[in-house]
Amino acid sequence: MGIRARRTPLRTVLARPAPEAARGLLGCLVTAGDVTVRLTEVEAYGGVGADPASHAHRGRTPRNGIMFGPPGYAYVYFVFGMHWCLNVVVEPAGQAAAVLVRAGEVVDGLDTARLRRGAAVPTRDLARGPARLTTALGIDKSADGTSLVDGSGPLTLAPPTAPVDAIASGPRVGVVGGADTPWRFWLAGDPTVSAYRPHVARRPR
DNA sequence: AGTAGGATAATCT
DNA sequence: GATTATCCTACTG
Repeated sequence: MGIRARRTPLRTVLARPAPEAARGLLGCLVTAGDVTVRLTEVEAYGGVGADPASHAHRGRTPRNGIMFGPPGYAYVYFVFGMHWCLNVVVEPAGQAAAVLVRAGEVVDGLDTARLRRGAAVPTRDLARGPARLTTALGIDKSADGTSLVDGSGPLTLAPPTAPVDAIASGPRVGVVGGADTPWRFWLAGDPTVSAYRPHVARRPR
């Protein structure tokens, strides 16, 4: 037997339609400094006018501009006044699509990840959630717009080191529009996949 | 175990 | 001024 390497180059996978690119990202490794995370949960987001849940749905803005460029770049945004989320830009340049990285397993740099997340945090929870993952990796605004595939930025994306088994899918977390689109993908049975929480509308105060 | 509410600020209308 | 691709704490059972 032996490990079968991915036959398709990563860049080719990322250029595919968002849901396919999302599947291809599962099992991939993201490295920042001495911390490496194996991706176990992602969500696909489509382009202008195609996906009401996407930041690009209403067109280009200063924030989402990177989504309109070539695949393999990081789209990092700040949400809820305190959290950073990491996306990988996918589909060819001109098509504004991205894949939100929602969770992963810390496979290297456990000590650093625990320092950032807190000593009391269980190992499986270190990167179990979009903002938890960016915290574990030390990702913030400085990673926005950098390449994950050419070695020029703080982040590095690498293909899976082992075959990826069963992939499950379902509705995305925390979105209002497009709530019925099953564009959330995760490794079936993996303990580091985040708990699904349906969106709850909050009333004005 | 499950859920409700608050924190907190960039972004866009 | 409203909204938000979340997380943590506190509370109920």
